[in-house]
Amino acid sequence: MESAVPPRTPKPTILRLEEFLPFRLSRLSNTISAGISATYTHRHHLSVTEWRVIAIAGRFPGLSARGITVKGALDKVSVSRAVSRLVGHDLMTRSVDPEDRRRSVLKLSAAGRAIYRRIAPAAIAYEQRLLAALDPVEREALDRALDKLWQRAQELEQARPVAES
Amino acid sequence: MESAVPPRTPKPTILRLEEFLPFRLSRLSNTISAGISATYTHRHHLSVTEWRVIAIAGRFPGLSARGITVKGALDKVSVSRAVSRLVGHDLMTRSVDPEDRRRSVLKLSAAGRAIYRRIAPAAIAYEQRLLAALDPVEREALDRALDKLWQRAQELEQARPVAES
DNA sequence: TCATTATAGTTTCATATGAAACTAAATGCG
DNA sequence: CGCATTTAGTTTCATATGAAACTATAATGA
Repeated sequence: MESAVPPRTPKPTILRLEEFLPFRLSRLSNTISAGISATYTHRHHLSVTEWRVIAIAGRFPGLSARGITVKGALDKVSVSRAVSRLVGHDLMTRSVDPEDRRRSVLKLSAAGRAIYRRIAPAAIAYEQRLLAALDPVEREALDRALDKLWQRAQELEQARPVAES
Repeated sequence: MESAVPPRTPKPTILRLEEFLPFRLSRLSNTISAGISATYTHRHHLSVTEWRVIAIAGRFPGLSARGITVKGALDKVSVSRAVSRLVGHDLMTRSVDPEDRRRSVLKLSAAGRAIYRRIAPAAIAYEQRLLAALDPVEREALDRALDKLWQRAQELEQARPVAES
């Protein structure tokens, strides 16, 4: 009788970076972000975080800083700083929530809304030029795949032990 | 006769961030990167760039710093720094290319290869857990969509004017 | 061959980042 | 109520980042 267990060559486990999903996503995302930010970074002197804060505040006026942090999956420190700068440049207003005086109530000012109205279409146009590479079926498939991955990524994040010595 | 051109309400163009592809990609990519780096950041005191340099050098021994920069879509300054630290920690060797004395020849040391062999499987395992959220058809569709988007993103990058006053 | 230009890699410098500590307000609980 | 705990937001501080300047070598071309 032959050996019951075939001699299992230990897999070389070469990580083919160019096929590795996390790498491809990161590379794609960075390139896209750079492409979009090119449309506002210099024109309006906005950082990526500042632009995101504007986009969220434009869509959900009256949100607190924490609300923006959650909506945008942003860091609370960078949101705090972005809001301060935007308020300083009169692109946003910040008031204290009378219901809960720890919270701020954030809204775009008229100038902020003007910038939002100018940048948002450019961002959407960039997205459209990108998505033009896909037919409707492919878009739908991408959409669903990204949603599923996002859900799974969040689950894996939850599952991760706090400290792994 | 009615007006030939129907009164076109200017589209409100609200940017729905939660459906906006660049945002979703960035959020997903950041979460995934954080999940993977959790497996090596503290255990081996490696930054993300350092880990990427190891991954590339492990896969393509003898590459120059520029080669790593290109393969990894990384910044040359951060590659330079990552390589210096890795060489300093004896995880890499750096020698001068005799063919072109400007170039370095980079290879993992035995210790570097040991770390590579330990981390690469963990990274691949993470990717597998992520991809388990998709069935084979969905994976294939995602693959193709990401490739097409990557190609398009590069085209758009090319097309972008150098400076947009 | 010498002078110009291009390329690989490093250093400098000014800015960005985020963890941890902090302040202030709210909430929970004895 | 009164003390502990939680939460919103800011500040501090140490580190990360990348554009621009720089060094060294190679390639180009008069």
